[in-house]
This record gives sequence, C-alpha cells and structure tokens, in this order.
Amino acid sequence: MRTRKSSSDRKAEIVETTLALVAEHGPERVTTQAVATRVGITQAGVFRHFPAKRDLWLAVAAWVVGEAQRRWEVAGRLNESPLASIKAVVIAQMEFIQDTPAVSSLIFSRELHAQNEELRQAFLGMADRFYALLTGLAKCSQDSGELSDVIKPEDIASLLLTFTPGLATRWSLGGRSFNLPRRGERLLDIMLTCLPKANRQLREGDHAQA
Amino acid sequence: MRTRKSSSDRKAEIVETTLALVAEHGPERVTTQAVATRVGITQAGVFRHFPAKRDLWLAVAAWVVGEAQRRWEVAGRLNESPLASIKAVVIAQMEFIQDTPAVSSLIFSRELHAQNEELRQAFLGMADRFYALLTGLAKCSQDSGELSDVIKPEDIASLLLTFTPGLATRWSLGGRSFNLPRRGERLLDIMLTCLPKANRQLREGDHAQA
DNA sequence: CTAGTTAGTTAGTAATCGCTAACTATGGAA
DNA sequence: TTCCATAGTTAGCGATTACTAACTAACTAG
Repeated sequence: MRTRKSSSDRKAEIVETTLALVAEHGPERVTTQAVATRVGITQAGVFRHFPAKRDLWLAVAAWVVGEAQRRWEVAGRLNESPLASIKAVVIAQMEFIQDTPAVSSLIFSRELHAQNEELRQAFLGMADRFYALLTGLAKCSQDSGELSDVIKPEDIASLLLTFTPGLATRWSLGGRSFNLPRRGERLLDIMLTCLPKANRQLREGDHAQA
Repeated sequence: MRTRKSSSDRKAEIVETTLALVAEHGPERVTTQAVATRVGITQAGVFRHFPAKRDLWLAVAAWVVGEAQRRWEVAGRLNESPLASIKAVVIAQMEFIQDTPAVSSLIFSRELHAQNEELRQAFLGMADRFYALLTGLAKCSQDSGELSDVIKPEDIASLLLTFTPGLATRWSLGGRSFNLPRRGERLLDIMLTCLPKANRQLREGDHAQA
C-alpha cells in the first residue's frame, strides 16, 4: 500500500487501463486481475471502485461516448463550408478510433452487447447522434447550394455513417497496419467528389436558414 | 449413447451449432460444453472430432470462407453487365451475413484474432479476395464503357469493400432489426448512381479485353 | 492530536473453463 | 454372426473467473 489515490482519479485510471487492455486482447479477455495488475493494485481493489464488472463496462462506454462527442464538436467548428465540416467530422471519428483502438472492439463485441443491454444502447445512441449530425450537415450543404438535393440528406448520412466502421473493420483485420484517417481522407474525398453538386451556386443570403 | 454419426457428419453438425451459438452470444461465450449440449453429446465428445478448440475455430473459418466464395460465384454469374455483377456480388455478401450473423461476430472478434493468427489470416485473405473480385469487376465496367475511368478501379473496390461491414455494424448494433440486403441494395443503388459514367457508350467489340 | 472515512490488502469462495485418461458400446465390413 | 475401429461416455484435472468478508493503514476534518 504505497500511494493512495482519490476514488475519482483511480476510477479514471482503471477505465484508461481497461481501454488499453481491450485494444490488446479484446473485451472478453480483460479480467479484473489483469486490470488490477497493470494499475498496480490488487484484484479485490478494483471492486472498491466498481461494485461489479458490469459497472466498469458502463463507465468505459460513458467515456467513449463522451470523448467521441467532444471530438465531433471540435472538428465541426471553424470550417469553410458544411461539406468541409462533414469531412472534418468523419475524419475526426477515424482519428478517435486510431487513437483508441478499443472503441471498435467494444462496438463490435457481441458478447458485451448480448448480456449488457444498457451498453448496446449507449453505443447505438452514439451512432444515432452521429447520424443526426451528418444528416444536419448534409441538409446544410444542400441549403447552401453546395450539394444537389437529388439525394436525400438522410441517405447521404447513411452512406457516410457506414464509411468509418467499414474502413475500421479492414484496418483492424489487417493488424492496424495502415494510417486509418489518412486512407480514410483519400477515399472520403473521392466519395464526396462523386456526390452530385447543385447546378447553380447560390449567392450569399440566398440560402435558407439551417 | 443413442445415435452414432460418422465423424464428418458430426464435425459439420458441430461447426453449424458453433455458428448458431456465436450468433447468439458471441465467439468468446461459446464453450465446448454449450456446443456439446446443443448437439446432444457430452462435452468430452467434442474433443474426439476437434483435438483442441482452436481447431474448431479453424474449421468454422474454413466453412465461412468457402461459403462466401460459393455465394460470390453464384451471384457473379448471369448478369447483364459488370456493374450489375458488382451489385449482385455485394448484395450476396449482405445476404450471407444476414443468413449467418455469426460471420460478422467472427470477423470483428479481437479475442480470436489476437491469439489465433491463422484465423485472422483466413478472414484477411477472404477480404483480399473480395477486394480483388470487386477491382476486376470495376475494371470491366470501365473497359466496357459503363463507368468513367476517372476513379481508379482499386478505389471503387475500396469504397464498395467498406460498404458491407459498415452497414453490418449498424445492423448488428441495432439488434439486427432491419433487413440488411434490402437496405443495402437501396444505398448501393444510390452509391452506384453517383459513380461517374463514361461520356460515350462504347459499341460492342470496341471494348478492350478484361 | 485525535478520530472517522475510505483506499487498499489478504485470503478465501463457488463456478466454470479447456482438456485428458480410461472405459463402453455401436455399426459396418468380413 | 463375429469382430474391431471408433463414436461417445464417465470422472476428474489444474487453471482461471468474478466476487466477498474481514482486516489494515493512509489521508483529512475537527
């Protein structure tokens, strides 16, 4: 019993360690013993901060959801156009996954979702919020005359939504050996170029309010 | 000891049962006991057919890879054009995942891949072969004048490759509650419409050999 | 300086995991 | 009908799992 940390500090430390172990071995291989050892406390000590392992997973999910939203907000600001925001937000999501590879393992884990409904709902909610964000940005792009409205904004959002987990799957399967946001940006550029542009560029003041 | 089956029949039965259990609870929750119980034999009986659990996973992977290829081949035949083949093949992949939901759980499982390198390679090889198939079809579409060649066939294939796992992720997270190939077809149609068409339609005999 | 709160430890629990050795009995070939 | 290869069983192994009870000692408010 060397150093003694505050409960909130130790909780954060345990969550962080859990994310690292998930990235290495997958969620189901993360034991309370492994977490405790890496943190530097005993296995029983983990249960002082999380009454059951299930609560540890919920804390991990809460961190992931919060961090994702924080990154979208940062990326969504200060862009030239709604289309530029779309690109920035999607790339930010890929950067998040590359920085925290545990995320994809957690989202894909059938084991966790099958027996922890609350956890599945948390990630589903995150996906829905991302979808809503993209839909809004797509609508803005159309209202500002950047994109044609022949494709519904919801469909544009759906296409973009599949993009990150799709590429992340390949990235994970290939041993995380390429730069995810970099390759993602290249493909995203191609995809965005393909989206039909509006015939005439609306002048300032012409576009509807978002 | 009621009925006694041939080893090959029993092996197939065990693999099939394993796939069902993976779809329900995830790969890591599939125990030899659970498989044995559902098959109707004792736990130790499983090890007569698979010397170690690892070998069971390899057999499962072999089935998945084989079945996927079989479906691509069927879907790739008898289409009006290379572009129609692309669509058919991608939809077939989605039908496969919907019919056998274990597939996505297996491909996404960090646990299996982290400690069974051979398994990861099997699925990576499958992805690579699908990528090669799509690249070839995209090239055909360009050579026949169906698509413009402003986008490299490899990039078209990459975009299409991310599509299935991307949508499957959403499908899985949402509790498999929508029809995967149906929604996939809708979005795929939109995506394919976006791909730049060749300016002039080449006449028969005009196009290069694939 | 003291006393209460609480982070952390020691030492266990029952349950479950993959796997094995030794035995049993089934079904096809002769 | 006999015989034997082998599918399948019984019983149990050591290791690991999440989790608990009882204890210890480090911070901190008074």
